[in-house]
Amino acid sequence: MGEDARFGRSPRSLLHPWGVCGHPAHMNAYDPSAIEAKWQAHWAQERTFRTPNPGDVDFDASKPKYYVLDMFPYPSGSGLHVGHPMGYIGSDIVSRRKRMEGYNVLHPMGYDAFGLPAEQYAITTGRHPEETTRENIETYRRQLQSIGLSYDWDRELATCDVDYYRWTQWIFTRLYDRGLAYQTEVPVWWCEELKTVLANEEVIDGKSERGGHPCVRRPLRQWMLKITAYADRLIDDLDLVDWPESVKTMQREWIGRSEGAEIDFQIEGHGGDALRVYTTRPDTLYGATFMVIAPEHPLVERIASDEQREAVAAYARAAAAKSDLQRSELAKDKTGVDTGACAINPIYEEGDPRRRVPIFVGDYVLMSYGTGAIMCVPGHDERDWEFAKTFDLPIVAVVRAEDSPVPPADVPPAECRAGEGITCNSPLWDGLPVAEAKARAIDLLEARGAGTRKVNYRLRDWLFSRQRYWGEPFPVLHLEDGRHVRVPDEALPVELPDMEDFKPSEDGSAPLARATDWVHATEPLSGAAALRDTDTMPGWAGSCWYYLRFMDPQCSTAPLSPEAEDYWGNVDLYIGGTEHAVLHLLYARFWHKVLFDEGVVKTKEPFQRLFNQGMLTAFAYKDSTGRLVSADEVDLSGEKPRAMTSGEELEEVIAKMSKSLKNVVNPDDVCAEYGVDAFRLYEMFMGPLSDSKPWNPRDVPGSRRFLDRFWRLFVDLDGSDPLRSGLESNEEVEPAGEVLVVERALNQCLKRVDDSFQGFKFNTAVAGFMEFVNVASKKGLNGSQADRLVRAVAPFAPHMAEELWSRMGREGSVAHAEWPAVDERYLEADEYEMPVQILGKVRAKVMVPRSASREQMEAAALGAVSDKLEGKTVVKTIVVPGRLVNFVAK
RNA sequence: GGGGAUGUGGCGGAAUCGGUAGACGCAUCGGACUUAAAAUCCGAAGGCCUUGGCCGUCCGGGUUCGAGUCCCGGCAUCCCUACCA
Repeated sequence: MGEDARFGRSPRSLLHPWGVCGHPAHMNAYDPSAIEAKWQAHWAQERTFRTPNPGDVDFDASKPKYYVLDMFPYPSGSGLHVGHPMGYIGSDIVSRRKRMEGYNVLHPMGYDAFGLPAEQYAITTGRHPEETTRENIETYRRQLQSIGLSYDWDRELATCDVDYYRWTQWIFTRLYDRGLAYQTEVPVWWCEELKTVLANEEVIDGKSERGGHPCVRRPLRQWMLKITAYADRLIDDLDLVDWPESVKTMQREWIGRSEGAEIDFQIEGHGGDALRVYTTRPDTLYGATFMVIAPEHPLVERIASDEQREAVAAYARAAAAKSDLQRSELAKDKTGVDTGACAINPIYEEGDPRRRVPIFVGDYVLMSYGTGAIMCVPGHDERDWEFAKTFDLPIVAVVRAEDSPVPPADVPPAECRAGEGITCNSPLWDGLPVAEAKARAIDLLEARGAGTRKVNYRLRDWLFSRQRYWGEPFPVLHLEDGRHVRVPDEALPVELPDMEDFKPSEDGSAPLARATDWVHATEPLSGAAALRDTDTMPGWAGSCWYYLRFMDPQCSTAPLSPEAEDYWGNVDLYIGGTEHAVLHLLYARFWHKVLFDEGVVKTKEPFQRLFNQGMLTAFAYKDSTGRLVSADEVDLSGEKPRAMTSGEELEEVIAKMSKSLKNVVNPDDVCAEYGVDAFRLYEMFMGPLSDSKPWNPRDVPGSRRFLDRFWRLFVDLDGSDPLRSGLESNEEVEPAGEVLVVERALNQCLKRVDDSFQGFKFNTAVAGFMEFVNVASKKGLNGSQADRLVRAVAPFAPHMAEELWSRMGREGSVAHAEWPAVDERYLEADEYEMPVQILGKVRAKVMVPRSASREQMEAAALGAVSDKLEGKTVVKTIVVPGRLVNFVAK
């Protein structure tokens, strides 16, 4: 321990006169907090990022448009963590560059503010969701603004604003008018513990997402949206859109279109009763040796034989107690019971013993897909194979591999053969490949009236109602005679009534049902008494069309004006996480297509290009007992992380940032310590935007150090001038000598920055800036170079760029300056270090002119490795112009 | 079980068409400045062996003058999905 121990930590600053008052060491030092506050206030006051709309006096229709949208956040009580702004910073960089390139950039932000978490939070704290939501929005806005994101704040919206959800309701009425919204009795998740109905997405493995309480299915009358009517368009139009292939695949699979046939099997001894099945393999009809129907199938009770009736009923009861998920949990174990009934396979002639097939009830068949009954071809379907093996049922091979002999029909095959092949043991289409046999089989069945071509979808209609308070009320009135009508446009919005007690009811009925004054209404057209619908829309509703409202957020006559829609079109770039790959994006596309049919929009797809940012992870720390240690109680100063309190060495694990892992990092803290620009830069420097990567607090100071060096290029810390001399003028001069070296470095930097936008690899842009600053720190830079550098860095570190721009005496915001162009002439030096290889291995390096001919390159190379070629014969010489020379020598 | 993504130093990552692997940064080490420290600046550094080599981009094959990059086979990790007939 040295002398300084006497001073301790805090009195040390007394030695420095400027340390006493807490000001930076020099007036000229880089002081991010001062700069950032100054420019954020300036942007707000000048409305720098306001985007004029068609019709505004300052709107310039000659400029091309570019619409960059972030997936807006759900304003939770805990505020933003450093993962959220990752995509926002990326989209901000794109927006700022596009603006500098002369585009009218639409870059808005809002809040997905209706929904269950807010309501749940309100219930646990005893406060009204309106109040807590507004508070959370304040926090989010403050945090977003503090990051210097260039949103047009005049367009800010929240889905719970009356002026917004009025139009959500308006769109619902259009769905209603088109017959796309209907009510029906469907089983919904009920959680006894929470006394409430839960949405599918809130139930995981039969337990509530919050609290892990068991849930059961209950039938309830619900609003449904007929998204299945748009299934084909939702698949086909994926071709129009520039999205990651993985997301398109997920959507296609979610919709799950399949082509096949519905086939009727008469039931023996039941007169007209037929069992209708759906199959994608009508070509295997000759191999159908039994049937399985879902336990909920309406025919179950009727067809069961007397001997089997009790067993079948018991099985159906047991299945009802299980959820879909519980049923599939033990994926491989097939269960079922023989109903005792027999069906007639319509492909076999009368008198053929193979005509009669037994009917089983089994829960691997789902009532909710197809017809709830299947024909089973154990020879060519894995699941049927397992069932047949379990119950010792006959198996017939009716498809063979192309190069194998026809298997005998009376000997069960050794293994199941799903997929392609050549049909066999199938008299009416024997020898045809599977695809042709399918078509043939369907034609024959149709001719006989025993079946028909049919397309099925895995996608189900969208369960669109919640028995909850915090959502958009349905603009629907129920009349005394049982009919319902939608509320006319003039009577919109149907405002959510203010309720003291908004908790869900014990019996699962909607909280709005208790707002009796609100519920009792009159039908505007007839004046008849009516009751308001008391369900509310799910959280997804508001996010289905917010991107449209941003185009014209104040419009009071329509969701958006035709003029605004005409100009802005659709979203050019949509950035967000993969978690919305299916639901949100599918629902929004569905609504967009309805609005297209309605004439409200002229584009077929809402989001032209989609980009998914990667997930931000973080280190979490565990002690020897496996207990999690909060990240702010970990001492990282040494080589190994240690607990601050005990000094114990800790294990470091990488995990998603979450409260439960105690590894959440708040952007406010990072910005306060290192500055906003350093925070932005670090987030981009970590790696490609699409990659998942861990937040490493130890790396953040590096970005700040870079900004300090950048600043010092422009500002002399020891002087008092706002700018180093010679940097005010941006006059172009012919570069020579050292200036030429810097000019080349600058153009290489600008090129890298340009290229980094391809694929959102802003990490390489930051590296490019760092390399240039390293060069310029040694060799200096002139006014013209300084000018271009500041403009190029503006999208990345906008506050510092504005400050330097103003110190250079430029008029207006750098945000509206011109994006600096790369001058190709300076991209390459006259000479370069050429590697010389022998047998593909680098053996020497030699300086050659960039423009050297093949002969010159070869001669220079030969000179460099002549000693190493002694005693060897050069068999071949490969010369790659501008690259290298390789001698193949033996 | 199915689908997708990823795999490069101690760490995050770079490498446009197959052409010098490890840019840039972090951490580390050394030096300068300092009474000292911090900060800053300068420099070193993939691994192994005696200068010169050898080995190195998850593993095993292949194509090529030349492979992180292309082809075949395998392993690991992460994400999504779950009997859809």
